Amino acid sequence: MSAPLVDRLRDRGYRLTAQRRVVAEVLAGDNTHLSADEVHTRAAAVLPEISRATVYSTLQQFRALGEVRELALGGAAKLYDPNVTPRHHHLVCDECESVFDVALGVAAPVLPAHERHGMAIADAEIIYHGTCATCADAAAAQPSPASEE
Amino acid sequence: MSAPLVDRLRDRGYRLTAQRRVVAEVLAGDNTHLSADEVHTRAAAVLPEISRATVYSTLQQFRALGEVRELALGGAAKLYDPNVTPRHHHLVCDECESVFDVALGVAAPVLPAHERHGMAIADAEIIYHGTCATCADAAAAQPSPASEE
DNA sequence: GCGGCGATCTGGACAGTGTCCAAACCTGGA
DNA sequence: TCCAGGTTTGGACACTGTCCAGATCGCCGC
Repeated sequence: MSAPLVDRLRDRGYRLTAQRRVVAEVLAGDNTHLSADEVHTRAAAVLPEISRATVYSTLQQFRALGEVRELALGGAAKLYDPNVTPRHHHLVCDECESVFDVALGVAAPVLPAHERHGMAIADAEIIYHGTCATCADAAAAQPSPASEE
Repeated sequence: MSAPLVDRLRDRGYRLTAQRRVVAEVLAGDNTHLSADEVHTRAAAVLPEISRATVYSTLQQFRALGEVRELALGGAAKLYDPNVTPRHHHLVCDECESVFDVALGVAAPVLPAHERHGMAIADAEIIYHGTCATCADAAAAQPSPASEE
């Protein structure tokens, strides 16, 4: 993957604007899970006049094109995950809300027909909740959660 | 389950206020998935002076007590699910955002240690996305999604 | 290189969700 | 009945996300 997203945009008839390029770079440059606000902040570091509305609409377009996945993992904001190629699930730390990918080809169990409520199932995602190593260490070092530095 | 939640509140030293009773009744009376705003609307039908802040804090308390589950299923608002006793997952219609329970004892696959990123896994939930029967029928009746009544 | 079409961006207003706080209130125990 | 202090209230606030009219600018044809 060299600089594919912008090329794919052109191929599909989308105009290649500075804003889209910057958002694509932000997503490509970091394989973590960014909120729309973080994408805007990082994009604005390169292109200061980029507006929030543009970032939102660009993210929606990328999502419609299948270039990013939108994740609702319980935090206030949705997260955008540029890692779409392999089917993967997520690990969420309930303490600090950090997110890790589960790269494995783990598949969710197939639902028997009588459990589907007449729905056509298109996709399934698994969210594992727990405590990350960092938070576990912090809890061990400070047994009383009431007093924090 | 006769009138257990309010009793359990007392047992744990919580005061039994009219507001908590009403919120408990709203949750117990309907086994669907309600947003905080819907809970407030229904509670206000019984106790008009109940405030939004109280509903939010009460829901947080119930959640801490394990009496309701908080669901982030992609919509703008979190949903509160009073159905906590059996371990269950959820079906979400991507069209109308309706939610169904998967009552079955389907369990998420256990993660191998090298996929856990050092985390201690406490829980896993599976969200199945798809199209419900109602929306599928509507789409079949009106093949062109551009024109809607 | 230039001009025009129309897709795209901007910036601000707006709606919805959820949190916070001080003062008033009310429950439960003495 | 009275009191302590846990709860509620109501409004202000922060944040997320959407919408819109007007300005801007990428792309294509000349």
